[in-house]
Amino acid sequence: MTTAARGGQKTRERILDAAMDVFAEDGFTGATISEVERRVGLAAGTGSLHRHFPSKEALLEAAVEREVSRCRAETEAAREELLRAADPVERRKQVYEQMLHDMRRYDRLFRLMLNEGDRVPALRQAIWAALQRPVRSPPEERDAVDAVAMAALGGYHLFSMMQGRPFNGVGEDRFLNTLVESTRPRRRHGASTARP
Amino acid sequence: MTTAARGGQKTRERILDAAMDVFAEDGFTGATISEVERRVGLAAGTGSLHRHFPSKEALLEAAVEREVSRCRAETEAAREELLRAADPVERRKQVYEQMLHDMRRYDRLFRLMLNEGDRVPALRQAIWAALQRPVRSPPEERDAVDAVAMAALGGYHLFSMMQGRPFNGVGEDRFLNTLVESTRPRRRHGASTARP
DNA sequence: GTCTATACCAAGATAGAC
DNA sequence: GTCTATCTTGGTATAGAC
Repeated sequence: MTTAARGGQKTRERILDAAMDVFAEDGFTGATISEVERRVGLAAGTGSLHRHFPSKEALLEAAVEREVSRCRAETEAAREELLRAADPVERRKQVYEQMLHDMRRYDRLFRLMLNEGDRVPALRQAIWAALQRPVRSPPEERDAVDAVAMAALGGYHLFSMMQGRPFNGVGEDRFLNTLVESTRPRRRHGASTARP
Repeated sequence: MTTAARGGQKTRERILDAAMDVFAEDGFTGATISEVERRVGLAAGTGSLHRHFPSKEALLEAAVEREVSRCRAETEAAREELLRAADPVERRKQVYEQMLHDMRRYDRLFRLMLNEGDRVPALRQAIWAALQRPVRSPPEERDAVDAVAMAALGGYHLFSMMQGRPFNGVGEDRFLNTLVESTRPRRRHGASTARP
């Protein structure tokens, strides 16, 4: 059992974690290997990191791949729980809540997808698959309503991050309740229905 | 009238425009002055740009300031138009439409605010002020609904950019109609009202 | 107002000692 | 696995010729 088996993997993991942070903060071009080394505790400027990853591109790829795997596994696990809720309204709220928490938990992936989506082609597809809504309440023409809900959750997450507090002072629970209420099916009414 | 009065301003404007692109694409740390020079048609690597702006920070500041001024002027001009629409539902749709178009038109500011908001403190405040909803339909407790609408518009814009097509295939008009319909006040119903 | 030349520095990456 | 040393490249910035 070499030293690689002891601390080696551990350092690798710490590198990947720090790399996700730096890439998410500064983007690919803005991120520097030296900064990653610094955060991990390695001497910056030396090629210490290159013993683990041959290049900056390889580092990004590995960091993203690990994070996507985590994300996918976690969301799929939570998915089974969600399907148990019988009441459709309650279930929708739980689904929205779950999506919002996923976005928060995997904010680094989220931002990377936003800013570096072109650089890592597999990234977008993977994250969309992971974040995709697990259930569509009625299997009808609710796709526009679903889009509104998902967009609202994404916007709420990002805007809250930007403001450094719940977006416009509207807390998570109230936001979710309002969203659930807004996207609840309703009887037809006047001229303006959803589909023109 | 020196040469500065002829082509000088013009070059300056082109620099600011290219700078907005580069900053929005690569972030502040990732952006390079050389790249801006390249796009403007100046020799890259030489300090040609420094005759116009003393430093990278100054360049960012100037570019942002000009763009924010434009944004503010334009949105305020459109605001007066919006208030004319009498029908509250129609007016809300127009307001949403306007906000979505503002986000698109000033996407570079939008992304900069998203990623570099900490670096330019005045940036966030200025953009929020410009994008802020000009009318709140009933002056009551609709702030949660407003937050949902604004978040939905922001999310729709960003997600559409990410997917490179209307988000999840839902076109702008259908999205707006659905959003207007969703955020239309409705009579109280069962247990789950907006405010817990 | 733009270029050449240049100083200075930081980054990505490699080779090799420990 | 980590460090020292080193190479190469490219960026920020300044001084000065045209």
